[in-house]
Amino acid sequence: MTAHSHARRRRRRALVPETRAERKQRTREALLAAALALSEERAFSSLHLREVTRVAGIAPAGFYRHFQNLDELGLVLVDESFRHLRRMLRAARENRADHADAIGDSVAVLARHVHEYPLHFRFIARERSGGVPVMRRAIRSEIRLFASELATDLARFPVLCAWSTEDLWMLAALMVDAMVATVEEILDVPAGDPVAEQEVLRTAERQLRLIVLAVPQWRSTAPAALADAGPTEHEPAV
Amino acid sequence: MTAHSHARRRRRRALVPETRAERKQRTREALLAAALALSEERAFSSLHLREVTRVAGIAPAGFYRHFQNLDELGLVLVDESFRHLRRMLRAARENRADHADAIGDSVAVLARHVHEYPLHFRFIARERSGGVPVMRRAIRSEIRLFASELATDLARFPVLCAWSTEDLWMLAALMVDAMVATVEEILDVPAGDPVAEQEVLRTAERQLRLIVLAVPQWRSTAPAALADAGPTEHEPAV
DNA sequence: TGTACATCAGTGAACGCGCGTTCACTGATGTAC
DNA sequence: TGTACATCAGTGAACGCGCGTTCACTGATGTAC
Repeated sequence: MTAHSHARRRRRRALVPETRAERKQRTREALLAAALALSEERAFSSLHLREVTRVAGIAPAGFYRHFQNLDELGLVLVDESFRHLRRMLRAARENRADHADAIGDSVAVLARHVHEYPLHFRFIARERSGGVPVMRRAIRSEIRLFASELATDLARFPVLCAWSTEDLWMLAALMVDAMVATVEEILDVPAGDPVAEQEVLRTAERQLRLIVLAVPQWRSTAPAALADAGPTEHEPAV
Repeated sequence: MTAHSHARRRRRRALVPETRAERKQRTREALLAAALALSEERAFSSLHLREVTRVAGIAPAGFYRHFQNLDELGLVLVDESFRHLRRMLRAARENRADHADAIGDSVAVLARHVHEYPLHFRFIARERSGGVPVMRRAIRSEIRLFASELATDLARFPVLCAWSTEDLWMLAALMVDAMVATVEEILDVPAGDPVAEQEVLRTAERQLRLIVLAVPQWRSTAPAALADAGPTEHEPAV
């Protein structure tokens, strides 16, 4: 009999279903969850180590078995939050293949994921501009990556495949900005007010539809090679 | 001789040009400036009272002659920052009357004011999503006020005067979101990199121009009374 | 004008407290034989 | 299988420190006459 199966049998007998490694992992997750919960109301940089361990239910000294300091934990939270965000984008992209209403579906997917992981989204929204420089930079580079992926996706549409890289970027950044603003508004809706939230989502959808309406107008008469002067002549008198 | 002119003459004689009230005001401003400077790198909620008084150059106890606590000081900073923002909007609005290129001028005015008061803009950008709830709410309501003023301005343009209030709001919010994102990007440009900043401003301008291009397309064939279903038929296949 | 008194912005010492970090420890889990 | 030993996640006490707040104070500024 191997040591491994021996340990397994012993654990089953004693009704303690976790190995030491599993238990350590659970404590680590408790620390991450505690910090995430605490940074729902205040900036991450204002959290105290003892506060985090208190909520996680371990002694302060135990923290150091998992992280060197709070900043290290914070960067793990950034990674973890963006795993959820990336999963959301993948879902939105798969949806897009199935249906005609890409915009409506994307906004719905966004709302669903914000509700599924509110703390992660709140954390990113907060620390995106509020965090210490290292965290802010980590978040911003992830968001820029999103915009760049969206630009690649957009390039596949017939109306857009002739656009320059710079124009695609500009368009993708505008859409991402609108979605970031929407996430923050969803998070600000008072809990349990589905009417206000529907309002927010409806506005987001209409904003995206408005942007899309401009796409065929952009440089439509100016050949790409001469387009540097911009589309001034198509502008209404605003 | 009045007591007032007496004090003035005495001050002039002793080369101490400040009354007690003026000196107090200066200290108050030093406290505000210290807190503003400290919250450039970290969240306001992570500042310490002693830290602020240290930078301001007074004893910790002196703080209480001016504010009850740091939160009160923070709300004054919000007010002060928005005074600058409102001044900017007024400047942008006056410019608009003079020139044809409203978009280019507005973006230029924005950039100029961000450079004039970088700490105030940074403070608002940070605390807009990162602050404690009371501060966040104060900032968001100010920004909503801006969007509403912009909507009123937009309503004066001939292409827009037939739009519903809701549509004007949606358009104004989209523009404000894009400008908020632009401010954050300007603040993130490494100091003294005018090329990178020009890039940011150029993108912002093009985004606004793109949005404006969509305006005549929006509901152009659907009468306002029947327009609730939205502009689906005008959408390109994106 | 000068004098006597009032005001009050800012001081400096003191307080109790919770902080981050260290350390030797405990005892359950895991390993070797 | 049982036994003897190793590992190491988490503990609890201790540390020095800076925190926010209080208080009686000081002395320049302001006021009354």
